[in-house]
Amino acid sequence: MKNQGEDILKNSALSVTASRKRILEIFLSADNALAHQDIETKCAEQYDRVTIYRTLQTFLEKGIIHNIPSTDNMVRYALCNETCITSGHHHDNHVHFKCDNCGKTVCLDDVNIPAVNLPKGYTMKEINMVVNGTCKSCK
Amino acid sequence: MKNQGEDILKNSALSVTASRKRILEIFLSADNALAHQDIETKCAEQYDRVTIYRTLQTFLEKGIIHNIPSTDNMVRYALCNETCITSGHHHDNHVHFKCDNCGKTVCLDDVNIPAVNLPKGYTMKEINMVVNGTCKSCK
DNA sequence: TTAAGAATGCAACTTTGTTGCAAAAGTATT
DNA sequence: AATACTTTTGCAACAAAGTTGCATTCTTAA
Repeated sequence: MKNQGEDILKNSALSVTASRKRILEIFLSADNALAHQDIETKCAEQYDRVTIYRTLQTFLEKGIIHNIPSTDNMVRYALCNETCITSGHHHDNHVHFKCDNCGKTVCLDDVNIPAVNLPKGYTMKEINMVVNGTCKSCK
Repeated sequence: MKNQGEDILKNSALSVTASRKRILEIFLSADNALAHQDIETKCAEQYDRVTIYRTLQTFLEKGIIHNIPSTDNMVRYALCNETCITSGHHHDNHVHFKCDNCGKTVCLDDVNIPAVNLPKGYTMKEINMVVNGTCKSCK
């Protein structure tokens, strides 16, 4: 594969543009989830802020990335792995971990979210789990 | 108890002020979690926006309320129940539910977050679980 | 009642997110 | 490879959200 980003775009039926390729590159080379701001600092001189907002929105809709909730008003995004992407309907059912020390948020791809029993009358569609603590690099 | 809000403030060693009492009242009479904005619309004419920010911050620090992560850049807050408040170190280990239909976020006080095994090297301090779907009023 | 400390309101500001529209780039077709 | 069509981008202007410093007001405890 000479350009992984381009493949991802084509698989999602998106036109291949410089900014989209660049943003995918940033995700591909990141080892943690990224907030809008992280991406902006990495390419604000090349691409407009508005373009970044719209690109992230598009990637979300196409299931290329998923978002990770947080209590700090900084929604973060991470690339979906193959399972997420190929399965038409997107659902990532792995646990996310945010390190209180280094601040990085990562996908724990191997840790599945355990089942929960909801009270009568509630129907589950999506489930999200975020753990805080100390990551293996900071312990 | 003639004024529950006042009691809460005294128990947390906070001075009793009109705005704090009012904001607590709003939480006490709400049946769902509230975002900053929700509170602002309910009392912006009485109290300054900045006061609301600072009050929520204070309540969080004292463990009077806890915050609920989200993917929509709207962190919501809910009153802690007795267990949360009395146990010096705050940790709420119940599941939160956000209804895709009515938009309300509620604490499922009776549903405990199940245990998860983290990979080697990770230490857990807090855990958060948010389920999306349809609530019992909207089914 | 008063002095000390804490909380509030205001103003000014920064950051974050949104929208409409014209220009530029990408795609498909011939 | 040139074209016509569609999509994406950048810009400008705005709206909303959040922060900070400081003077004034309110709480508390003696």
